[in-house]
Amino acid sequence: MARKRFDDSNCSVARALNEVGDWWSLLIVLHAMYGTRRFVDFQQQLGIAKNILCDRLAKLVDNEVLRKVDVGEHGSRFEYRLTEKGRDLFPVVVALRQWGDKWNPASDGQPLDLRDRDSGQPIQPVTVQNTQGQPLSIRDVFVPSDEDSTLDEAQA
Amino acid sequence: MARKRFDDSNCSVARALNEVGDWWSLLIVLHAMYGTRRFVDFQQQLGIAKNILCDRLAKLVDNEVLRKVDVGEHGSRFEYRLTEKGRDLFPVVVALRQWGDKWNPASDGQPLDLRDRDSGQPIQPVTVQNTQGQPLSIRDVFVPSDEDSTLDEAQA
DNA sequence: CAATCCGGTTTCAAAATGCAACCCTATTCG
DNA sequence: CGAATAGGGTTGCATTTTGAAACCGGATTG
Repeated sequence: MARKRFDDSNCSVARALNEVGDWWSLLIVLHAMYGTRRFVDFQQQLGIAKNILCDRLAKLVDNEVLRKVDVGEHGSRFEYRLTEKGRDLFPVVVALRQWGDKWNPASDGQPLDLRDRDSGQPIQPVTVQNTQGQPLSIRDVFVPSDEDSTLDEAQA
Repeated sequence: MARKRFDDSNCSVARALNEVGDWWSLLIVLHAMYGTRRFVDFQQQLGIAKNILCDRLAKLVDNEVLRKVDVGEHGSRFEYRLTEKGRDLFPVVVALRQWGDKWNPASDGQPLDLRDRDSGQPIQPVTVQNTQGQPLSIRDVFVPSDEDSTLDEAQA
């Protein structure tokens, strides 16, 4: 049977995963953030099949994560550019990348080194924070009102 | 052909997606963060097929995102609990949830309301920050070393 | 005017998914 | 005691998705 869809789920994580939750979409967004814009460049950098890339790009355009721009320079050439919605995935991608670097470091790899353009200093780990800017773990938060959904549990 | 795997990719986002990048795994982690621990509860809350749930739980255990605990209370009963690695996905899940709330709000929906247990105040939006704690957009950062300031390398 | 690039679409075999049915153990109910 | 039920799976099978490679058609280069 078909993969389940979550378009109408009342869970926003499910709805988000419906748009960027498959194997390729978030990698496409990542590469778009790294500057890739052309079909062939996505294809070569990701090693993705062309039909799948077509499908994913179309869905990302449908979902307004990317914009397809006809750069009519010479013939039918297009660029896929991030929209504001797509750019807004930046914290998600960075958080995921930092998680990957921390828990599955590349054998030969250097971790992500993103730097603040102004100061030249590395960025900080992405965290959930309270109003004072203090990092919060899952045990430090709760969901109001709904009696039991206390996001703690899961002891070591 | 088989879905591509990224175990050995030099991109940590790809490696991360290899572990939690399919349709169900991150939702399982999310529900684990909300306190779900039992097979039947995951199954009912997610509406996932039992064989798929079995497979995903096993993979998450293999990848040390979850731990399978025999709570021998009465018969063979198990609990799947988040490990520290799993709990460390908290910023990813919250960032994704905030993105979903912002760009695909539920028709009837209230957005995520997570609160600091100490202060009772809502948490802040998850952002990428510089050392001063100032939020950075994708345009405010660069990757050092590789000449081009527009973040281009790190292919999957 | 042939070769190449770009951006696709088509074809087809090999997974992955979903549903239902079945299994085994243990507990509860009548 | 026997039957029904719950938890945690496994197995079979039909439907989708995926991936690789072939093909396509316009534009540009050589």
